[in-house]
Amino acid sequence: MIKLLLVEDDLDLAGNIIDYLELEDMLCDHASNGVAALSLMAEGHYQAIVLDINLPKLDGLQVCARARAIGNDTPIIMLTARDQLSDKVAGFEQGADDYLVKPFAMEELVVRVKALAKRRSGQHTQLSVGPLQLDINQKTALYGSEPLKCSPTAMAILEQLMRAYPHPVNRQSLIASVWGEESPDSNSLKVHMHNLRKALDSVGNATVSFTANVGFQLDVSEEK
Amino acid sequence: MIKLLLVEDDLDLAGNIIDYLELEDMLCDHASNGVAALSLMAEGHYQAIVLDINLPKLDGLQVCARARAIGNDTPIIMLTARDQLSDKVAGFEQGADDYLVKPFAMEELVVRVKALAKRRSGQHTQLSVGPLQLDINQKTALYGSEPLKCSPTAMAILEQLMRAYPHPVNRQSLIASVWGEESPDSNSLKVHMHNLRKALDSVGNATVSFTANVGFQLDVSEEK
DNA sequence: TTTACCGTTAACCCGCCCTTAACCCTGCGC
DNA sequence: GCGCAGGGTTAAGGGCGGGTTAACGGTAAA
Repeated sequence: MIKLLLVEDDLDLAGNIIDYLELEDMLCDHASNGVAALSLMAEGHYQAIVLDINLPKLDGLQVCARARAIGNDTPIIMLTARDQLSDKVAGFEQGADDYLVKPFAMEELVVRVKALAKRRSGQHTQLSVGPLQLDINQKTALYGSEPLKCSPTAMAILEQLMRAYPHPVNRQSLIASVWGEESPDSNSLKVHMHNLRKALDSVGNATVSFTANVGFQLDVSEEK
Repeated sequence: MIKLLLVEDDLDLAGNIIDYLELEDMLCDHASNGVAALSLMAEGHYQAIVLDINLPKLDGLQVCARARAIGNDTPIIMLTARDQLSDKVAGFEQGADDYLVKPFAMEELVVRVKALAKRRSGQHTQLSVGPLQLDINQKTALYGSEPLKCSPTAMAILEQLMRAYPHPVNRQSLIASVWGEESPDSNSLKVHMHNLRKALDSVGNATVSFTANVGFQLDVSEEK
């Protein structure tokens, strides 16, 4: 769920944008002037900001500059009716990340917002297989809504299994992708695999099966 | 968001001023006599004070003098119906920063308040996360209305955590943004983090949690 | 000069996690 | 039936790193 701030003084347009973005599953706060925008930015933590340049009280360029000055580096998309190069330059100089000229297609706004929000949050770091979900950035795994308690190594193994799903991963490449060149001398994989299985057992019915001469494979039973 | 104190015994006028200032996105506390004004000044941390001279109990000049005497240097704008040079002089002698003669245009009050608040605090440097508030210029932190007693370094750490909220901050970038290039050789972060946590504990239920391989994260419980 | 505060450092505790080793169990070939 | 190979299981050891505390030195205010 992307959470963003729309700063737009044209209430009709703002309403349209909000409606559209909500269809795209984005949560949208709204400010209609620059001052309000700044205080919302200080409070809410947005993944992106859509900022009109023509605003009462404090125009978009100033808002942008002010935000950057106090260390807020949330991605900002500027909106304006003017298609002047100098405007674009000014916008980017104040620290904007993107620029959109009115009138624009809603689809384009959506695409750009998603691109920016994604870039900021470290791009697509969610893996999911059935009810299993893994966030690589936060190093957290979920089974449904239940957190999966397991060590970093176990999670690395799980990541490989989920990437390969539904195919098996052979032992060699599993070791290679978890440990790199330096694989431990002994039977670490066995132990970590055991821990991972215990963790999976305790939280739901996902298992790791082994087939000789083939490798390990993630199994997620169909019924929840 | 500018937070200021209005001291005015004429309730009609006070209401008008408050309404107008709120449109300008300023938060406005109100006192109708000098004694109340002084106790509010001692508690809340205002960025400016609008102070009528004619007040019951303690007149504006006395309030101003008293405030300065106890070391409060919040910018003060005096309001009065009299347009006498001697009054102005007296006001400035007591430590006022500006002077406005009734009747005045609301716009003028707004401009002057903003100018003073800005001069004093540099510019908008408020961070807030839930009940936590941090003024970077004044180097003060509040939990609700309770001041958070902590050292400059602890506050710098808190600032980073609040900027990142609700995301975690990894150890490296935390050290980098607090100390810059020259990080201390030893475990200063641990100690400062400890102090920050103690300070947060003593004042409300905000905590800093740590997750291995991820980093530190500010937690603010939902209920106030 | 004294006091208080602050940042740094060091020493120690403790928990988590990786590794290792020892042992169990199963399947397969001799 | 026996031995071996290889995965499965369990427990012990040790290291890394955060948490806690106290002491030291410097600096600014009283």
